[in-house]
Amino acid sequence: MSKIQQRNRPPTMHDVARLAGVSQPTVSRVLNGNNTQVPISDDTRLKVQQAVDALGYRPNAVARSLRTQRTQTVALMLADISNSFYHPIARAVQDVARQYDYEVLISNSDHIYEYEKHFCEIVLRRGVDGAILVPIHLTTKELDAYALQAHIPFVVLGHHVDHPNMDVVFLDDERATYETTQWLITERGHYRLGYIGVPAVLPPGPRRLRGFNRAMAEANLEVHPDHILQGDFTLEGGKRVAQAMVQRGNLPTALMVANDLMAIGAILAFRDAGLRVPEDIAIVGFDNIPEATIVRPTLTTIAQNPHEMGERLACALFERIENPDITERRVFGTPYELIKRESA
Amino acid sequence: MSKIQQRNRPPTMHDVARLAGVSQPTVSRVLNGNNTQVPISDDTRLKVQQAVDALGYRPNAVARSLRTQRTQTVALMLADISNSFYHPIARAVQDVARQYDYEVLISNSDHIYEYEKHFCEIVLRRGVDGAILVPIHLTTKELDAYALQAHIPFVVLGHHVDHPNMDVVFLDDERATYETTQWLITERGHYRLGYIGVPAVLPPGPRRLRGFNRAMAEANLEVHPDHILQGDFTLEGGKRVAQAMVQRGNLPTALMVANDLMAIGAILAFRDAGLRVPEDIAIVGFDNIPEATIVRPTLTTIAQNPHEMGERLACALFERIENPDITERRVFGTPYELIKRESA
DNA sequence: CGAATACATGAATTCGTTTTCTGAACAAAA
DNA sequence: TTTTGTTCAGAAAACGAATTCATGTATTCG
Repeated sequence: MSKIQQRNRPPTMHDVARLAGVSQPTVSRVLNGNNTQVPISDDTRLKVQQAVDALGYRPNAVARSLRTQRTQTVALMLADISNSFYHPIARAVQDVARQYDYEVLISNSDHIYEYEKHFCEIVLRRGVDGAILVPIHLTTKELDAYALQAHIPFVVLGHHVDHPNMDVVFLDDERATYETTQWLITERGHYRLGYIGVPAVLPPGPRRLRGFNRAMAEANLEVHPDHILQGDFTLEGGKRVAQAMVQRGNLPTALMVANDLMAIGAILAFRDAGLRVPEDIAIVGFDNIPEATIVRPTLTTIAQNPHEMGERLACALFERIENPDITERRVFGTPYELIKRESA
Repeated sequence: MSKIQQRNRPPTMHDVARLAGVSQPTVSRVLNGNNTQVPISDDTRLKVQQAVDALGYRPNAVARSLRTQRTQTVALMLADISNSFYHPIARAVQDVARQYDYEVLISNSDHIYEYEKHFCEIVLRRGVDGAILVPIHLTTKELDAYALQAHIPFVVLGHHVDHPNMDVVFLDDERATYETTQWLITERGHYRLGYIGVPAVLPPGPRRLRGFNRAMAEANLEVHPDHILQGDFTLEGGKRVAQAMVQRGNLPTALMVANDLMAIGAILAFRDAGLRVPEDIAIVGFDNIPEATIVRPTLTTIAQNPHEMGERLACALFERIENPDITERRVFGTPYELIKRESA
């Protein structure tokens, strides 16, 4: 009644064991080194190795995971991997993961609440060993609840520091915008400043605007209502807003734009309208995407170094995975840097 | 001897069953709809549902995978997710995967042979349900061997069409380069053309150069040795090569560049050197990355629509996953499009 | 020489599901 | 009343590894 190659499923440890003339646990022990304290004779070790090679055996990660309760997988949720801000994060996370011999499951939330929740559900069901997320809609409470249920470390990149049970890399863009606006005022001598923001429903929107307003208020400068505008995130959006400004006249002498894509759109639109940047209007972006060095004039912008953020996120995560009883919660500020180029 | 909440592990089906006063398989049947032909009474169905809700039960995907031999996961290997050509592919694959309720494991090969092999090993060990790869070094033979062992569909994006057991999306960049060179010659009247290539060790290198050479030969045009140059993939590399050309003098009137990043670098360098593009030198790139619309003059380039490729790859893969006995192998050509902008 | 100690291995259990395979209860047909 | 179906649900066996427990040999010690 010997089952001869039932189907042609991949070989299992039993197959290896049978060929080597040993028992299945012995094979397991040989393959996992002697992490268990049981010694193995060189003789069997050799026989097993030969059988493994002969059959081309590969351990089944699913079975192993079921038994060990570890998947050697981390999950990463970001808004959109094809966005210049996010893919360096993904890349960095993958690089760190490779060092730890982990695989990375990546999911795009597209700023959609349901997708963010869905991601957490997946994290729970699949038993990944850790998760990195860039949540927009998930509340602190929800996140915390998921992290507690999952019994695994969560690390977030975000605008809140008050997640009770997880490390966070804190995006302090309010401060960055504040200080950069100050710089435009005190170092560059601008006093009629404008601002193009992103939709207020997303955290970066109000935060960056707040930084701008605070700097203006502290300098006792008034902001003309015409000079506070809102775009979407796109280059086209930036163009449209800028064209509308030109149409209406009454331009500011400096313009803070809440992301580079719109800033570049604005530059292109202003130049097409015959204005000189930065002489007629100075422009500062936010993000320092690669395109910023390509547009002419090159874009002065606030750089956040997403690759470094990704590294921070991943390192924090793996530290916790390796050492699950780290108790104190960590908050990493994200250093920003004003990259001074030609546009301001 | 009732185990009361042993640790606080997440609840299992047994826990749900106990609470609902039914057996564990019954819970399974309720949760999986009646895909099995066993009917369930509304009464038990309700009891189970309540128990599930009360415990916040979530099925354990690992255990399910072990039993069903499916992981609801596909793996994607590309060279570098933070490269403008690749991330739209990743994005497209993820989008299609979401429709099928699959997760995506993404890995960067960085054009490194060991990483490509490692990826295939991972695919085998983790029992993913399908794999999409953009191999550079893996030979047809190796790939085919892996696919056979894995018993799952492989789909590749690449320069060969001769993979016996898998669908392939074929990058016919030789033809694209050939036809575009023809266009420069016949439509634009250039006869002194140059070429900046990528390292020949990678498949696109020789293929694209071959297309260029073929078009030149067929037009009976000679290529001056000074006009065939090689860069790396980077913007800086493009700059350097262009600067060297300027230094040496004897410029061609049109320049085919094997990727956009280098083409953009070349444009920037030529303009910095006081040359007019396209009047003094016309430039055509390859890839149509977003930056191509931002540089001035905007870049004429060969567009390959990576997002669409990603969709093709993913759709082909999922068709096979859903229908494992598709026998005929499919080859999809990738349509290319010459995006005529200002630089040529 | 008997007992204690390594040393090396196999048997049995477990991880949490899905999927047979059985069987009980009850209704409808003979 | 007996037979034949239906309708439901539990018992048991996978899936492929890791791990605990038990056991059988050599080896060493008193």
